[in-house]
Amino acid sequence: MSSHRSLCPINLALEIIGDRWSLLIVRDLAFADKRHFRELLQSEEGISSNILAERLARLVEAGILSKSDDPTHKQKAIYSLTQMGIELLPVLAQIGIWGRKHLPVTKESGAPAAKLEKGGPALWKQLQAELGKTHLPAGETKAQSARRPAG
Amino acid sequence: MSSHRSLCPINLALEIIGDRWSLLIVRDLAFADKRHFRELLQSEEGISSNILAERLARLVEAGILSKSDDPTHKQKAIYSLTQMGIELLPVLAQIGIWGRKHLPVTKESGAPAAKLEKGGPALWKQLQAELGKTHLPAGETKAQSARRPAG
DNA sequence: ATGACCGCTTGTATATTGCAACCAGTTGCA
DNA sequence: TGCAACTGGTTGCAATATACAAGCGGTCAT
Repeated sequence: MSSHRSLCPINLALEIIGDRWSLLIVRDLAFADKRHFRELLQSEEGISSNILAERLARLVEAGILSKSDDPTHKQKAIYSLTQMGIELLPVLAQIGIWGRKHLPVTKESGAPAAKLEKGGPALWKQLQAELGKTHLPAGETKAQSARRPAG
Repeated sequence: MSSHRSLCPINLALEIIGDRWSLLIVRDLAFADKRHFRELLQSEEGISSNILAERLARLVEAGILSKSDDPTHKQKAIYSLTQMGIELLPVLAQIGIWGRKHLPVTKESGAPAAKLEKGGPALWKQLQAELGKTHLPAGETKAQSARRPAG
């Protein structure tokens, strides 16, 4: 996918995460603490294994996730959010807030989104910092924001 | 679309806007002031007419857009954002901010997103208020909307 | 050694998308 | 009146993506 439909940042983002599964995978990594293939396969929405495999590969290639070996099991892979992935949290939050407000969400299913709305950006940053600790290689913090206004 | 994969607000939202075109249509309505089919067809990304037609119908049915007659032309339809659609602006903003930061955006193509980031939620609310004036039926504000007083 | 578990892959059927051509009605202009 | 340009879409077809179920070689604890 090296040719883009346009260079609009919204379009470029949608070319990666513009489907019905990618953000749910990020959600499960960020909020449900799922790190293994078989865990992610148990998503509430019932993703198929081939779709999950393809999306994980895509998200890794895009730089949103990273894949590493689990030292306790030679066949297990650990999927982690990268800094780029962690920074999708405000996107997830706004989508959740919008969905809770306008779509047929039950009280329980909307509770996490309600929390995100009440806490606001301050809470999001706090959550991002925690995700950094559990997902990023030791030593890397969210401080290193490398801008890339390339052309 | 009456059966949902889950009641998670993020999932419910993605069932509607989780594709590569829907949010671009909302973007063009919100930022490029495109209101007619043929205008939207000229999107920078080159959407096909059948896809555009299907998405417009879907977004109208979902309550994100509304469709009305253009008094100046019997065949023209005017597409407008509803309050629900206007409230997608923070979602668009966060996606744009994320895309500008992490994807190969040029300085020009990233300028609107940069503005949205710099202005922050205060700017978004201001933009939403302006969209309300041009897209919502007269009298309806961003607060709870009742039916128009009289015709 | 054996059965559960690991991240996938492989069919196969169906749904979605992309592309180009086309349509009937409307409008402005001559 | 005639006609070209324009209106919001449809239609047919090929390519691609998705869903579902089954299976695969290897690993691990017992």
